[in-house]
Amino acid sequence: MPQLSSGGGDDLGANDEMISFKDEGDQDEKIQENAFTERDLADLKSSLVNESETNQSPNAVRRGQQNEHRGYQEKHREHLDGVSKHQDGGMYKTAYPGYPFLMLPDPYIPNGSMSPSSNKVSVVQQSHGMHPLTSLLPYSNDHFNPSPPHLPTDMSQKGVHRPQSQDISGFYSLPQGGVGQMPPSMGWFSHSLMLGPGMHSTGIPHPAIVPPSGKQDHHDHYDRNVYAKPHQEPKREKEPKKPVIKKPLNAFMLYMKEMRAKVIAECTLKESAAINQILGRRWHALTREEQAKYYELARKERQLHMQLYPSWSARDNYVRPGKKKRRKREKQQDSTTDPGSPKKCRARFGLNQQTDWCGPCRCVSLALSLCYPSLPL
DNA sequence: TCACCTTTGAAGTTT
DNA sequence: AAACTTCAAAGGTGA
Repeated sequence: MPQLSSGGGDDLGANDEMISFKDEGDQDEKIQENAFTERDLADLKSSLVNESETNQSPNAVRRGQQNEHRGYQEKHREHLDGVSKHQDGGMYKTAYPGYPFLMLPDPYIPNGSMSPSSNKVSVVQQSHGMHPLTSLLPYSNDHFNPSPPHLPTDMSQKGVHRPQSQDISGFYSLPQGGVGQMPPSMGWFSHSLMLGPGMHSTGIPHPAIVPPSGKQDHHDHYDRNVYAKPHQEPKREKEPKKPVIKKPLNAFMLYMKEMRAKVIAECTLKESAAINQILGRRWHALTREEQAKYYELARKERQLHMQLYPSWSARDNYVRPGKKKRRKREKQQDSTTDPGSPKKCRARFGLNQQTDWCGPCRCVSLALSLCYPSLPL
């Protein structure tokens, strides 16, 4: 990505194009230097949205799918056909041949859930001539067979073993219990009895489905602590809760997933807050074409998500509005007197959220300053 | 164990 | 309709 090295030793890259940081010195001048303006970007987003709505109205799709009680196989096949047609002549035909399966990462099959470690591994591996979103597709291209093996076309062939090209247990810790105990060779086949917390009702695993424990980061603990000791969780077995279907990722989230490892490798940062600040700046530094890739991918993510879970709504994962706000407000009440956290530290030193150059506490700015010493403190 | 941090964008809710 | 709020990912940190 050419924008990553803007020259002059400024390895921040996006530092010159911090569009959102309007309070920083010569920002106006820098904005003018940008290849695209916010207005352009807004137009782009608008056009992408319009295209999406023109092609397939989400509401119409949802309604249509809710009304039509077709089998998933048929729907998914149609979707794949549609995507394939859509991609004809488009950049994804060449750049992202396997995209339609973006939300169907087969490595999730062994344990039926998404593990952050899987992402970590895949991201690190992305440098071998794979397409830019390999990090989002933590599985081999073999998994993008034109006749997707995860479609239960051969459901009747129970016991048919798929050659295991690699020992995926090395990449994805196989839990000792539940579906995780199934041999990797059985991973492709979604027998109804194998359905686990990360499995769609159709038998198709989906990273959007997570155990009811909540957030993904907590899900990691769930994997390690709960799955590792299944016999110690009788309550969970007695009361199996409905798996949580997560929101589809937006363009920026997709970008972050892909680029996080790069940033970590470049500056040895691990704090996500700091990484995300950098990624946010780099996101603004992308050209409209580069961003368009992610907007398009995000659009397809949403479409696929809609097809997989037609009755799902973002409201399903929505905490009652105001609840969190009140929690935050309560926490902020003592933020000006009690030092210790980045927020409190910012309050003490009068720093704003964007610049956040704060040294006295171990906040993200400290990590940033270590990584980019050329930036002002 | 879990909320927080931090980012952008989508989608939901409130005004 | 506009403004506001929540949630997606990530992993270290602190309560």
